[in-house]
This record gives sequence, C-alpha cells and structure tokens, in this order.
Amino acid sequence: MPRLSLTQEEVDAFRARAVDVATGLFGELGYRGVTLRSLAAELGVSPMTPYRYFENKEELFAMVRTEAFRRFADAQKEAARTAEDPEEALKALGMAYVRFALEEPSAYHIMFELQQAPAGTYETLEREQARAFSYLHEAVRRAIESCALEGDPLRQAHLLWAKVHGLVSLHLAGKLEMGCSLQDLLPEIFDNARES
Amino acid sequence: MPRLSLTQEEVDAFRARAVDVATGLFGELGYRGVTLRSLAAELGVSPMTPYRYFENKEELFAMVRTEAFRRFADAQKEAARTAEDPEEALKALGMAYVRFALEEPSAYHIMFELQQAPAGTYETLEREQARAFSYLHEAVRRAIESCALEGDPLRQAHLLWAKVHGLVSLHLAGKLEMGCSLQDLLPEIFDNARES
DNA sequence: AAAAAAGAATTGACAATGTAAAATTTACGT
DNA sequence: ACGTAAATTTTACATTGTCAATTCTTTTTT
Repeated sequence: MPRLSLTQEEVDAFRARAVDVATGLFGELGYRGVTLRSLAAELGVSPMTPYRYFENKEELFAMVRTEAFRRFADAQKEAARTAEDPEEALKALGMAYVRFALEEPSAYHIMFELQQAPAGTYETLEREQARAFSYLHEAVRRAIESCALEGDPLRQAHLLWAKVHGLVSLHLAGKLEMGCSLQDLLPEIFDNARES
Repeated sequence: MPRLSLTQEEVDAFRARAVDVATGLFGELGYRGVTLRSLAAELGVSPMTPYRYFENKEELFAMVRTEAFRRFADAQKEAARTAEDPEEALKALGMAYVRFALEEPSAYHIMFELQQAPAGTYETLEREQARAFSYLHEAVRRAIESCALEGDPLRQAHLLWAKVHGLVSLHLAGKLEMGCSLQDLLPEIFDNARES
C-alpha cells in the first residue's frame, strides 16, 4: 500500500507560502481583487492546485486573517512581556498596537474588515483574535490591581481597545488628515485612561 | 429633434428605489452577495436596465453609501439642532450616533467598510461624509468656546468620534459580548470627555 | 396621421471567476 | 518494473459584470 507523498511539513510549507503571497494580494487588492488563478500563477502552480490545500477562497482568506492576528497577538505579547510595571505595560501595548497598524496597514484592514463570516466558522481565527485581546485585558487587570487604573478590568480594556482601534481606523480610512495625525492624538488617549 | 422620454423625476425615482432595495441587499449579503441581476429581478426589470441609471456596480454601491451617510448626517444635524447647551449637544450627538448604528447596522457596516475607493472618486459621497462629521466638530467647537471642554476643537472632535466609532465597531463585530455591552460603555466615554 | 429619429429596454454575447469532475502525472511499496 | 493511490493538471460549467446588437416606445416632423 502506497504512502502519502506529501509530508505534513510540505503541506504546511505550501500553505505558509500561499498565505504569505495571499496576504500581500488581499491587502493590496481586497478580497475581490484576488483570484485563485492569479494566486496560483504567483505561486507557479496550476490554477486548481491551491484547492488541494485550502477548502476554498473563503478559507484561504480566513487563514490569511488568522496569520495576521497571530502576528499581531505575538507583538502584543512581546510588548506586555517587556514592560516592567503595569502602567508601562499599557503604554507599550498601545504603542505596539499602533506600530503594527502602521507597519502592516493592509493586514490591519483585513483583520478588522467588518464583513465577517458567521461566528464559529473558523475556530483558529477566533482563538487568535481572543488571544490578541487577552494581553491588553491582562495588563489592564494588573493596572487596576495596582491602583494605576480604576473600574472593571474587562470594561476598561474594552474602552481602551475601542479608543485605539477607532483612532487607527479613522486614520487608515484617511479621515484624520485635516491637520490631525495619529501621532498627535495617541498620547491623549493614554493620558485620559489614567483618570477614569 | 426628439426629446427625452425620461424626466429627471423618473430617473431619480428609479435610482431611489434601486438604492433602497440595494441598501438592504448590500447590508445583508455584502458587496459580493449582491448581483446586478438579482437586484434587477427584485426591481422587476431586465438585468441590464440598472445600467441605464448607474455607471456600474461600483457606482451603485457608492450611491448606497452616500444615501446612508446622508441619513446619518441628517440624524446628527437633528440631534445638534434639538439640544440647548453645548454639553447637551455633545451627548445628543453621541446618542444619535449610537442609535443610528444600532437601528441600521447594515448601513453602518457599509458606511465604514475599510475597503475604500480611491479618494476623490465619488464627490457626493465624500461631501456627505464630511457633513456627517461637521455637526460633531461644530458642537465640540461650541463646547470648548463655552469652556465645557478644553483643547483644540478638531482634535477633540476626532478623539470623540474615534472613541464612539471604535466602540460601535467592536460591538457590531460582536467583540463586546463578554458581559460588556455598548450601553454599559457609552456613558463612560462622555464622562471622560469632559475632563481632558 | 405616418414616418423618422432617438431614447429606453431587452436580449444576446463574452470574458473572468470559483470550483467540480475528469484526465493525467508522479512517487512509493511490492 | 509495476500497480496503486495521491498529487496535479486539464476540462468543463455555472455565475457574474458588462458590452453590443436588437427591439420596443415615445416624441418630433412632415
């Protein structure tokens, strides 16, 4: 009886390469702008080959988003790890958040695209999303514990997230150009956070 | 020389009806989910008829967004008009903002979709977007003038907008379900605003 | 009132896409 | 070497956006 010719490593390698290329394409051209044929061409394989590694375009897209969230979550994790006291941690997380959004705007676009697949469709994606938020949640919890912040941790974490995300969204949507840049507004958010 | 058979009113009427139907479809199914054929069927005309009234699908979509922004801007305008003092105005604008997002979530989705056409493509759309923001901007200006708020008007207006938009986005993306609802978080934002 | 003219609507057609199914190639165990 | 099953490619098709040709309507001109 013959064996598999594709090892798990090979499968993973192809997927990783495809996701990598697709990340650029999706970010640049949007979901509609990417065709599986062009992706296949970019990868140097025939049009149907990706279907051996991805269920369909939707799943490929989900994987691209998942990877983006993974990178983002890793950056958050690192920021949280580096900081010493809770207050520093919050600032570091905010900086890391914005840095990611500015360095990978297309990834950020894709991550927070409002048109979502019905919840529960892609577990890994949702797990990475949750993980990305967890570091902020934890940092806020500690900040409150050490009295650098007040209120309910989850609530305050959401508020902070909302503020930064809102700001970044408006910035990326080009709505902050009128003399008001992200850099200008960011500190205000952190200063604000301390006193509520 | 022969005359037009279609009066401007008839053209506008068809466009309005098409935009109305399309609003529901786009909101429910997303851009990809809507086909001009299905829209035409819904309107009871042949597949190509919409092309007499819209350049293409993209323009139809832009018109749908424009109308959504117009409704939103009108709601903001009304909220600003009703309020007596500047502080009330701010609160009223925030309430109106959230009310619109909750009552027309699909419109809100479409309005703030991150995948944008290159700026300058649809003037009317951009004009309505700017108008939607202008009422908040003006209210903040007055609040600062009457010392209910401090700082630079444009800056503070952007901050407020970012906060509310961020919160609403997270809510609509289903990211605030964990015991933290929009209703809970909203007041915090307004309280916060007064002290920066 | 009939014909002409041009606008409006429909129909037909085509290229691009997602993807299913068939056909082919490749690689491994015997 | 050879058979077998996996991997890939090739074919094929339905759906879409949209152009072009055709038909239908309405209005002006004679």
